[in-house]
Amino acid sequence: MSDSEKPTLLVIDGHSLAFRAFYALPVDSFQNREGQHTNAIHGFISMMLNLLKAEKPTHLAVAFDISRYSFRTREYPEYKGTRGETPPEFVGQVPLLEEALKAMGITTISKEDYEADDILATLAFRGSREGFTVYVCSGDRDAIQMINDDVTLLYPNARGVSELKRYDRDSVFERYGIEPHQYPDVAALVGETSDNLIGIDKVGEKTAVKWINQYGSLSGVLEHADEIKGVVGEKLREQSDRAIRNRKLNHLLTDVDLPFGPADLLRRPIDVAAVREVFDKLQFRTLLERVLKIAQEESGDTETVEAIAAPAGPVAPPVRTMVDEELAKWLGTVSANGTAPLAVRVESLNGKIEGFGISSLTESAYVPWGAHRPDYAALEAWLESDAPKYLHTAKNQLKLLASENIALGGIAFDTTLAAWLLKPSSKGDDLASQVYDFLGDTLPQPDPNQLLQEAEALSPATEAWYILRVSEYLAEKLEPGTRSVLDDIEIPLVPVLANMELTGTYINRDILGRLSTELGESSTDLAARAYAEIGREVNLGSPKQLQQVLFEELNMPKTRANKTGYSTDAAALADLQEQAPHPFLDLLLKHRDATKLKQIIDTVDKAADSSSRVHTTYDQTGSSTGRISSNDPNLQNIPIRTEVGREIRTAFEPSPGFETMLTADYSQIEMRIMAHLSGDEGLIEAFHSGEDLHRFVGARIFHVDTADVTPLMRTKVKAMSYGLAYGLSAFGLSKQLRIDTAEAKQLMTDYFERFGAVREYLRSVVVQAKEDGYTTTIFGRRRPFGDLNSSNRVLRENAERQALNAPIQGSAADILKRAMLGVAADLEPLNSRMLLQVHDELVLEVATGELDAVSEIVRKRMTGAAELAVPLEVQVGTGPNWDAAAH
DNA sequence: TGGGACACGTA
DNA sequence: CGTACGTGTCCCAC
Repeated sequence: MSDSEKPTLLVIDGHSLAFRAFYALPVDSFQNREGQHTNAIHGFISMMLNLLKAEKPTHLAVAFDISRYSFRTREYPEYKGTRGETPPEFVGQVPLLEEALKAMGITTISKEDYEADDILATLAFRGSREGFTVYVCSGDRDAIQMINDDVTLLYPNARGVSELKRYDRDSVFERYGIEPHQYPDVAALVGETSDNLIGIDKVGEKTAVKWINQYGSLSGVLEHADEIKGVVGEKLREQSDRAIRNRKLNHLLTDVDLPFGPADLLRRPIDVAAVREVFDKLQFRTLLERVLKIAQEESGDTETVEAIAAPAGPVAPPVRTMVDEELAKWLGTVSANGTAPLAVRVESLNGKIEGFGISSLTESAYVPWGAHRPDYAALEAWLESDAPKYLHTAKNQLKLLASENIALGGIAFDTTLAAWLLKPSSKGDDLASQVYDFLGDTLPQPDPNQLLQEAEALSPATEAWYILRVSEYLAEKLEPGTRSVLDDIEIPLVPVLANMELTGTYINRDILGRLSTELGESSTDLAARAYAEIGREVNLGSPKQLQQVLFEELNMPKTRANKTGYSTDAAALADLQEQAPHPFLDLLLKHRDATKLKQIIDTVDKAADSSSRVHTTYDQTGSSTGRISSNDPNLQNIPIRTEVGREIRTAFEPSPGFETMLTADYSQIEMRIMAHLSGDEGLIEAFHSGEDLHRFVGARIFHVDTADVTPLMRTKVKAMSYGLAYGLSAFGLSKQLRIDTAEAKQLMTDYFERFGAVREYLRSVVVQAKEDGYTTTIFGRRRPFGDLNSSNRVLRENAERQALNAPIQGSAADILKRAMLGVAADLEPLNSRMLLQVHDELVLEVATGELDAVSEIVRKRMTGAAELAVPLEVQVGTGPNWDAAAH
């Protein structure tokens, strides 16, 4: 039989190759929509497809280990003992890989008590005898022993699995200077670190190869051990039992009783439908195409394969363009009671509405909205009605409609918010990404660099249809708790936030202009004086240049290291000022302060519209905890801590015609939530006592009367209390309070002595999160965590702190959101309005004559936003500007 | 022009 | 070796 007629058998060590792939490909870049990691599966299948193409095996099998225990570990428990914990991100991928292989018609084999390599060796041995050309693919060097004239080893190189090195008899000889069957003898002498097999001391590869060549085999070497001179000879004689043990363990069995022989491994046809299902789940698009191509080539039946491979999903209905009466009539039918919900997509260009797409699952309509629109009363009425509408990024759509004086009503679903609630670490993503991620369809994307678009843009009507389908997918995924957060909090909040953004906040630009000028002059002056101190001009805004000045020219002691050298942040400069006082440091800090404030002022000022109103944009999906963020400009980080900083807030005034500003903030909401969630009796009592919290806690911890709590005691207690919710360590506490770690530790011990339930609670949050994979707020908002069981300590401990904080910060966010809904509802008949939300604070402007009513509304709605084991306390203040109102 | 790193403002 | 954010600047890579 000539070689070309011989059948070809390919056997692969599934575990070792998948593991190589796992480390070769970035784990974060390969995840499906469920968050399942897929990098090892992807790498493995990609490698295997390459092999199928290159070697064209007629027979194929993949062997897997069942566990890390085998007859070898029973014989020698330390075997492979140095291997660390298998990363959890890898573990879950193996069953999915097996599933994918099964769909591809590939036999997988594993056997209790044996390693995959024994299975490989058995198959290679039998294949060689039964007339096969055999390829063994394994990442284990012991596989070298299988090589003979019929058996070739494919071994992954350091770069992962994309390239496999071929080892046959010749290349083994070239590389090691021995025959393949002698390799285990060499390895037994040298040892194998990765298997935790220690070899003979002082014996490396060169020595071992020399001996084996001289005496033929390990037993030959041991027989002649007496003849070997020097220290190595001595070691060999002393430690020969090691070599004997190693040789026993690295011998691969060639007689394992298997359910399949080589001839049984004839490749079966690819089950195209099954492959599509598995690969869809894994979201492997290119790999799917590669497999399908192979399936077509092998079956020669292109049509059937394509038909089965085509996405089985529904097809978008044709788009009908409608206006006037036809539109009115259609809307009447399609939005009647009992019919399916409709999705709406507003088409816009440069902030102006161009048209609407409206879709049920079976019909799609496009409504142009140009200069010519004789009769859209029915459309407008429907948009403003409570008729349920599904949208993508409802807030933006609502704002677009507001520009045409249409008040969108009936928001029933928002795919952006729903997707974010399921995966709050991501943004909700644009529609095309959602369609791709959740449905697997690729929408034509306009290329902003292309003047003439290649792909015709999708009709808004079809986009609307996709919104419905994405909604169906997401609605399915939302468990009841998350669904209630969506329905009862996030969706109702959409119009509230939209109104706050549209309203904007009036700012007194004269004040900002004056402050900016003052700070500009001040920073110029400070810079000049700083230059004088060091005898030259530097860019004070460049950390790099500052490092040069401080650590090279002024030879100051090194501060905390960062990626680019040593830190020059405020804390580091304060330390330097203590250790090596220099007037430059103080001037630099003051200059930073002045330029930072000026920067904030100028940013706010530039954002003002022609009526001196600043319209921030709230990002409802901006955080992982449930908070909203503010941007363009960010009005949630306007300074308050310093005198000059606060002056900025004096520029935030009531709009012309309004009476006063009103601020309302929760006092210690996070500590109250901790008291509630932990059920700690001491903490609950503190909040019922009416005493200042930190004073109360301080008295308990330091065993003094509340009256005798000193300011220093109170500061320490306050830092401790606040730090709790962030997972603060004794080290961090000591650093913040500038006390030694022993004292910080003692403080924590004393704290938990009196408020033990708090510690218990914080612990239980992490334990529960590890078990469930997510945390939950009081109102059912979930935050998933992937790293809580990570083998990487830094990742794991970061995740633990985040998990411990999430229910607290998240519940606080929920509570203020609920309060906003209540306030917005009650303000409906009034003219006063909500302007800003700053995590635990609301800022409103009060219309003339409404102060008492508004104060009452805000107080009632905020304190009543949640029923906790402790009262929610709200501080309400009023004044001619934001700063004054805060007192 | 884009993006990482740094610094710093808020709760 | 404390959670959650956004923005401006510098500076280097493309």
